[in-house]
Amino acid sequence: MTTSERKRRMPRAERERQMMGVAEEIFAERGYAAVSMDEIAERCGVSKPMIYEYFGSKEGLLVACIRAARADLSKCTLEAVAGAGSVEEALRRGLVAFFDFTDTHRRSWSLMLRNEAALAGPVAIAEVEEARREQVELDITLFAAFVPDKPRTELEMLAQILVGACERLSLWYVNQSEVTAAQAADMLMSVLWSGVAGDIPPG
Amino acid sequence: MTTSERKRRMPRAERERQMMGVAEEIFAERGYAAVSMDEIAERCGVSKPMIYEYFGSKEGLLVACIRAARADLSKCTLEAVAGAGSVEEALRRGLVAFFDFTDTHRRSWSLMLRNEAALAGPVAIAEVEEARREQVELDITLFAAFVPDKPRTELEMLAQILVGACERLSLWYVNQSEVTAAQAADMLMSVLWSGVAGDIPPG
DNA sequence: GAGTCCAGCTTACCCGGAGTAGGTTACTTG
DNA sequence: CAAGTAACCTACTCCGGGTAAGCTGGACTC
Repeated sequence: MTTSERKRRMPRAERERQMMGVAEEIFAERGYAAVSMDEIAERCGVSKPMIYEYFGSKEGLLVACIRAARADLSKCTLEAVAGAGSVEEALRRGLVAFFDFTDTHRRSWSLMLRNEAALAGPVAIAEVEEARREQVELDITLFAAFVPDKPRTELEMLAQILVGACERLSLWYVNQSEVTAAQAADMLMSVLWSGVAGDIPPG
Repeated sequence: MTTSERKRRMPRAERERQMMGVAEEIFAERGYAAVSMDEIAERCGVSKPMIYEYFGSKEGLLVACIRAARADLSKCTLEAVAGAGSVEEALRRGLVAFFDFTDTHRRSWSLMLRNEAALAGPVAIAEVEEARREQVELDITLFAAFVPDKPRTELEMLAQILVGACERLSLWYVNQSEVTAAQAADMLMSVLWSGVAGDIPPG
């Protein structure tokens, strides 16, 4: 970040990445509504119309950020699941990867969860919902292998339960210093495996 | 709603209720960001400064609506739980009451869940979070009676898991015609009781 | 029934931030 | 070097949250 670097022209792809980086940071920190496009532009060392040129609208920028963050998350969990030998192991690895992600990429996670409800336009909402859907589909696939006799509707319900539990749990545990990602994953795993009365297995 | 009725002066409490009713309806329908204060004022047959007089800001109005809706929900679930003979029954009754509420009071529910993330001001966020906290506390109490040997931290995690699962599940199932509130409650009950492999008990 | 008080109400404005029209600059390519 | 175009800018419009300042009608006193 040399001073001479700061006002150089950039090719579109690079500028887009920069804009999304800046946006992700301050959207996650202060919330979508509290951030102005002028501020984002200024921090990029560029004027406002450039952002509109590349992202169309403030909502468009947020959607792009959320989709990118979701893609990262999906990539992490998918990779973790891919290396597993059994279905149970896949589930556990997926959970650990998820909580690790929410712990190490707090900005991205806060961006996704705290701002997706700030969207108003139906198209934007649909696009974000579509990005979230990947998560649900992965869980359905896992459950389908885990309990093959259940009908699709029940698998879908199980997946929704899991996704909701993951989200709330991670929102809660980022403020708790004494709980680790692995513990959260274990807790959830134990509930899924044998209900609330089940013991937490050793890490 | 006679024509002569429409422009009468109202005492503050009554006007506040009317404003919150109007706001709840259109916030839930179109989302916080897409609704203007002028529109709310017009629908109330009153001018904008009146709303500011009573609620301070647009956020203040939303917070008031969310808190009222949360209070309704809390009342329903608490009443349902109160009449139970065993802890297990309390849990089941609470779940059924919850899903019934989200099904029959869709406006209130949509208001709470879809708009709480639209808040930007820290005080507003804290107030809403406080309202949600009641739900978590109830669940902790139930789990504490259910699995008395577990430490507080684990009970808290279980409660977060349950709340998250309830929220996601209800968000999903309001769009599904073939799933009833009772089925959703049963599904969740079965998972909590014996994990994902457990059968759904007969209604 | 004239005076006064104040809760409920209004008009008319400010201002910040989303979004845009139209023009300028510098890099590439023949 | 001329031409073309991708990156960029200045200078606006307009909408919506929020406010200042004043009006009104009914309740309550004397």
